[in-house]
Amino acid sequence: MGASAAEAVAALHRLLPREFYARSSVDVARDLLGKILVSESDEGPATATIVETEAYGGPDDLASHARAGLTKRTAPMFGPPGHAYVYLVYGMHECLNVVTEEDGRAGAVLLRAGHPLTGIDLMRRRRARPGDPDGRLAAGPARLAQALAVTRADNGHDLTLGRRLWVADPGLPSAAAIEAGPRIGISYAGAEWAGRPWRFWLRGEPAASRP
DNA sequence: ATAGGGATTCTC
DNA sequence: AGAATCCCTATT
Repeated sequence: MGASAAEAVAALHRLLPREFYARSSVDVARDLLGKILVSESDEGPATATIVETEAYGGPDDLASHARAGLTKRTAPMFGPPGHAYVYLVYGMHECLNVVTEEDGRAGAVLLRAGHPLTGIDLMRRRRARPGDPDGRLAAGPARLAQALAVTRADNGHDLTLGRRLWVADPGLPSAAAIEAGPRIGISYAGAEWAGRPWRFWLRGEPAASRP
């Protein structure tokens, strides 16, 4: 194995510590851009650079699942940071969040898009959509989860363990500029909350949403 | 017990 | 623009 390949493997084990997640959702959402989402499954490993995120707050955020307070579904959002919160939306799509904020305070970041790095053949097999360019195999929150084989079975999983599913720091700062805009699909929350620029993405990234 | 609706994606 | 499709949450 060459030096650069060895470095790439080492980077996958540079785990983000729990303190990274124990901050405001907006800060975590912004700082997750350029980090690497790693998944290991029976089919093999797959990785993608996180290129689009959305921040969600607690009961005061009318766009957040936590707006109803602590319920069975949203319990992970109120739990310790650095865990996964996976939910089913529209009866068919699963979406992956990372839990933020201190234990007891609700918050999460929805991972909306990834740029495939490795395991691209796996992602293509999972999505099975002919004509998709490699760069868009993990475009969209439901497609990102599917490409990395994330399901509700991963709900509550500790992302700081470095097994099955975690986030790694590539070590190098992302070259791309960060852009911000309103969150998607939350018009029910009213203008004040729907208008907040809590969606972040890397400029020019082909996998980012184009609303 | 039941009704209303959704942090999406694909097709027409 | 409209469908697909399950489960959460609130209400009766």
